[in-house]
Amino acid sequence: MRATGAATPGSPLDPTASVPATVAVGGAAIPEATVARLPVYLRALTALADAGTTTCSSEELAAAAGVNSAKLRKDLSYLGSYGTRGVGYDVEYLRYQIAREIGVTQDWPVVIVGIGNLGHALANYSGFRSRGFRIVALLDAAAGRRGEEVAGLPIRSFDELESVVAEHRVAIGVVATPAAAAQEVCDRLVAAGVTSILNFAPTVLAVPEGVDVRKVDLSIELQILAFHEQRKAQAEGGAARAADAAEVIA
Amino acid sequence: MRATGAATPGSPLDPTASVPATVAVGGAAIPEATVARLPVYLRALTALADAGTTTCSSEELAAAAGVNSAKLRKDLSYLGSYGTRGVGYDVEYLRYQIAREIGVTQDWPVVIVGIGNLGHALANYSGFRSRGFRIVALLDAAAGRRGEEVAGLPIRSFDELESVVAEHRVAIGVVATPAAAAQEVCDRLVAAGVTSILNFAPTVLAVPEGVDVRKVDLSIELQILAFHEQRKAQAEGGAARAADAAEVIA
DNA sequence: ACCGGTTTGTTCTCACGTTCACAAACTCCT
DNA sequence: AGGAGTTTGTGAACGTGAGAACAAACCGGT
Repeated sequence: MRATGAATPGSPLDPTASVPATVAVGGAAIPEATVARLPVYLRALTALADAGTTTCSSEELAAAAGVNSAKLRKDLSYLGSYGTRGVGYDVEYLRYQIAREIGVTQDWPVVIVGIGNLGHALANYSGFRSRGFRIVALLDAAAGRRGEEVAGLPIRSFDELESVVAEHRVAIGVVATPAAAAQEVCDRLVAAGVTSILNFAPTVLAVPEGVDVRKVDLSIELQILAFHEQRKAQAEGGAARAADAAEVIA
Repeated sequence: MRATGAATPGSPLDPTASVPATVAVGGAAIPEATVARLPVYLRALTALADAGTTTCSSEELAAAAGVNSAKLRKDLSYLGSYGTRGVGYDVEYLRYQIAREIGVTQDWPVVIVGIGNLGHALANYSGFRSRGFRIVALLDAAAGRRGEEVAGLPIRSFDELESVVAEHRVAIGVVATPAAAAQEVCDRLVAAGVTSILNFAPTVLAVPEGVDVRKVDLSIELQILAFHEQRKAQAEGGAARAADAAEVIA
């Protein structure tokens, strides 16, 4: 099993995952941590372009993306030399280069499996379509919701998975089922030819070599916040009442 | 601004973020990467307990959590010596210890701001309550939805934010608004006393020192998958057609 | 009581990621 | 044309995380 790490991380890096470190094939090797930040830069550039900015420095862009400017420059240097010394970056040009590198200049067909509350929200999320992703089918096991329209698409039977994937050449699947069903759904997605999976179910998915899995886990994120929150509270009531020093960097 | 990093990752590490590396105060320092994995272990242990398992080895638990066993043991060693050599870990005991370390043995009141499709799904997500988080209020700016009940809670005016936070001593806020409103909502949450924010809006939030922000960004996750998918496709059609070697570790 | 088998906790090494600092290169002004 | 100022791209140092390997410790049987 391989999983795209991020510390992400990362998420932040992806907490669980054996990280392949760098990704290379035709082009140069791009560190996984950099890959995870490229979409952030892309979004920041789009915002700048919408605001009418035509040129920006690494300092400005870094501020908009919430990262260190040196890190930004190093990240961009993996893609090539798209800036001009003494001037900065052309917003539109850099935006296109990053979009091309990520692959969002083309159209990615996506299937969503599991149309509960979350699947419903995902189907309606406008951020997908505007960023190169096109939802081609909504699948659900429950016969009750069959045929119901969500975001302009009918909910279809899970049995149609194979035909949908084949017809639209779907490479990316989204799993939004309950945890109990996730592994089985995942297996069938992989068997049908899907090679990238975005998993919202609170489970660790096992997949064969060559298939990428990324996990989005809402309660884990909250638990990480709770951990830090507890530490803050301990520091507050702790022996020294050390003002604002909720954390000590060791 | 400080943000809980996570190589992540996870995003995996959180892609954007200056990482504080380790967290310490009263107890020992715990690496940020370890903190991000603790909830995963907790979930795996709960699954084992539900299956009737009373004892497990680091190998078994690591498999259930999808990590290397050496990494698991090292992670657990930061919390203390809760295992028995030659035997393994007592599932229930370890589960409690991790839960206590994370802070989910206590109850965390949470407010959700922005009750659109996503906020709706979050309000209905059962995984929160079962893991020590209690949603105390749903807030939305739109007057139209005022009073409507979602998951047993009425949608209240955003103006009630301050009183709700004060009354329930809320430390954690969830932002599920459109991107344009996110920063303003964030500012008011912080001003009201919230010190941890889970952000679903596709924006970088600026917060003062001492406030933690974690970001969950759906389209970024898809873009990372698209990047790898594109690389796979390039490898496929590339010069050597190098079988399954979609990635070359440099 | 002792010995073999098992599993944890920890040390050590290596690779990755971040940041600093600076040379190269470009623009603008004189 | 030349120089001052600015900004990129990159080399090097540092800190963190991952994984292998091993010693310490525990159990059970004889």
